Amino acid sequence: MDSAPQYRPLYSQVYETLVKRIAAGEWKPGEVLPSEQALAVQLGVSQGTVRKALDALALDKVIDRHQGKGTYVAELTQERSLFRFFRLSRPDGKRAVPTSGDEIIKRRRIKSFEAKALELADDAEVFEIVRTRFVDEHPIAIERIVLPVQYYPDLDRHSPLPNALYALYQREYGINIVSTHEKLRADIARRDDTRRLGVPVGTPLLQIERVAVSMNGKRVEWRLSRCDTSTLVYDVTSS
Amino acid sequence: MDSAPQYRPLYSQVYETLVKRIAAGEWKPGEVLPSEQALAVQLGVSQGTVRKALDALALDKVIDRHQGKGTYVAELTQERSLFRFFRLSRPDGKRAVPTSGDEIIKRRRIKSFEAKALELADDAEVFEIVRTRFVDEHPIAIERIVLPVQYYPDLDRHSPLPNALYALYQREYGINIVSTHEKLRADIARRDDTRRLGVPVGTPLLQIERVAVSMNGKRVEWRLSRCDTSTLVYDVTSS
DNA sequence: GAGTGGTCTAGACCACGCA
DNA sequence: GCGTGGTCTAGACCACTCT
Repeated sequence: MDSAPQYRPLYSQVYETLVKRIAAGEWKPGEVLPSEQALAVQLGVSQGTVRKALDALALDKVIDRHQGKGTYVAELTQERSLFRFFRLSRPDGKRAVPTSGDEIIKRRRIKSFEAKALELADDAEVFEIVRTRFVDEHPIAIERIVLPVQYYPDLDRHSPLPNALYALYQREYGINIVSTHEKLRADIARRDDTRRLGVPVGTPLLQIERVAVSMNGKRVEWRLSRCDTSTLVYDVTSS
Repeated sequence: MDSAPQYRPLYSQVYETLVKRIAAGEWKPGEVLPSEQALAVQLGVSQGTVRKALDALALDKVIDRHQGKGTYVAELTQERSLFRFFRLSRPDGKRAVPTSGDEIIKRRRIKSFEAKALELADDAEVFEIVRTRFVDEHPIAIERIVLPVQYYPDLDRHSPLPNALYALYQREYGINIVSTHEKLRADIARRDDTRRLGVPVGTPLLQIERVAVSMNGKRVEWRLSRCDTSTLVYDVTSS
């Protein structure tokens, strides 16, 4: 007989309970959670068990812990985490902070490859955003972003969209991006690239296809970025 | 007055002690460490403190822990970690396993930009390895690897080098690569690329500049890879 | 069954932030 | 000085592996 996992540590059940309660809005981003001791009493487990769950949540960047102050629900609106998934930086390693412009938002039916990437039905509706990204006033990337209407109703009302979309998702739709999966390849600029990026046809571009996953495990964004890497590089640090 | 860190948790001192002893070869890759209890007695701390240090070491992939068996020094020779830092995969997500060929090893003086990247003196000696990388018999990347002679004496004696260099570093030189920092950009194939990769001049290539860091924090490898991403993509998953 | 790592508890004390 | 998270300890029991 095929068997189920069966055994679940207590702290991992606490973890899940807290994720659900945060996702449900019981504590909003930036708000402070009850103390370890209070949670322990409330949940009927020891403080050590709560601590282990909170440690795991902090590792997953769902919460921020500060000795002497308390435990806070992570907000993506903080400078350091705002562009957590923006990996383009200057060759010397200094972080580049992007701005946006020339935004176009359309509502249309999903394309089949997008539906596959987002694990959605073939007849879903999506918003498609196309915008140019700038660093130091120079255009460095074109982004095409696809967002399921079902997750982001009335998104077009927020146009022009803010620079940091993930903070918007969190604030307006309660969607917390916790991880991304990207596929990179090199390509060359075509005519539609050259208009927005101001580079000649044939310029090498770094193309990044990204799927973003929310706290509850759903794929909530697909985006394709085409970047001019003549002045910026894409940084990957891994261990 | 400017102050030093001052306070160091016990478990972090245990962590460092264990790293040093592993690096010194007291326990070799694949060997089992003493039990938590034994280490606790030996180091004069409680089992919980040893556990916290071991948990951190496991997170940093220095050791592998197996319930019921014991704690083992990580070996990079295991399939799953062998190509831990090789991120090219097929578009469907299946991992690609590379092979190597056409290797050339030279010994020369370090170039100044390499010395800067590796934090070495300008007059250091290095080995330069150039090789072609294949997936499914197709050439997909050119690698130029620079290794300081001081860390890898007589490296050329091991020619032809094995497919998985990091396992060689570990086995022959006691150097454990624990993290890498990479800078990616798009470029265009030049004549010397076309010969090894069999692509026409002008083909877009993904260029990856990597610095690898060993367990003791030293930069022990610099490499430049130029990859044909027409059939493979570079994968980045982050959270 | 013996031995290992994994979980859970309870309690003490420490470092930090803030009022 | 109080409350918070962070460290450290000691001990019990559980799940897993191997003999």
